Amino acid sequence: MQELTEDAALASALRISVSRMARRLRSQQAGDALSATQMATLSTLSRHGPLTPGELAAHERVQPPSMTRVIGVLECAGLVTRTSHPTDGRQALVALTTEGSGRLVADRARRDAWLSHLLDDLEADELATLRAAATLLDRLSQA
Amino acid sequence: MQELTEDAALASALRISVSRMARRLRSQQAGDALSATQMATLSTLSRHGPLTPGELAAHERVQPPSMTRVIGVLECAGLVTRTSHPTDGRQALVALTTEGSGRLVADRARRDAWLSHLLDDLEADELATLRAAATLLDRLSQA
DNA sequence: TATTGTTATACTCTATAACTATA
DNA sequence: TATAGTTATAGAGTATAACAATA
Repeated sequence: MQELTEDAALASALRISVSRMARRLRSQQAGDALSATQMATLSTLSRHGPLTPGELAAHERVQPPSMTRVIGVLECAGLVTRTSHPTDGRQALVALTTEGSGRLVADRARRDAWLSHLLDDLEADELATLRAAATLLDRLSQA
Repeated sequence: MQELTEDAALASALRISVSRMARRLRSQQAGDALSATQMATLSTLSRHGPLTPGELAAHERVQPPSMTRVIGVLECAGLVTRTSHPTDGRQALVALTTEGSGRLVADRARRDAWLSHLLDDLEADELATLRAAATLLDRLSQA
């Protein structure tokens, strides 16, 4: 009973904290930066290697037509390539280009600068907490 | 040098995780639910009492025409009222209705419930990590 | 027939520019 | 004139429905 109450309180606190931080992070976005989904897509390709549009859509939790558009923008910008799947003609393989990889690094550095600066003031154990929390939030997001 | 690199990596990972979780939380206000700015506007009115459209626009960091639309939607839904300003005919006063106040409470409860349900599956030490992280995120957001 | 991806279309949210009413 | 708010219009992002190609 007590535990349930504490869970509910944590849920409320965590929701407010995460939402507020996300708002702050969004406000740090500069003009020519890529959108959140575009960045996340490049990031996913960087971590997983070439993926199909369907896999990317599932991973970023958008509908396939939305991912088609994202890929189109990234392809026009020369940040990804779209090649035919070796064994299944219906599918395609989206891969990061060298330019895409560079853009990812540069864009991240710019957008992370604000948060990174804040992290400088934290203690080692606090950084460890945030590192673990990031992993947990990822797991919860995929549930 | 190594520490700097790790901090930058954590900043990036944390930004992505927090943004993704915020997106998931937003997606829980399904169907008839209000948008983030609509909710934030109700919340601001709840905390500050009646405000003018200009004050609301400044507080939510949107342009005046955007706030005009938000207020229009909320007024049509019966969640706020728009009355003429007592001393300045150019201005208006937007106030929360009883129904708007109830909606605010109900929406918060629903989103808390979704996250709370997810937290049920976590271990005690993981909950402790999230509890500590929420506090840290609040501190970072205020910096 | 089922699956993968795309095209066509529409909706939401936000912005800038132009306009109205009041100070 | 200057200010508060609205209307008109446009752009970004995402969704559903319909379609094409392949398994």
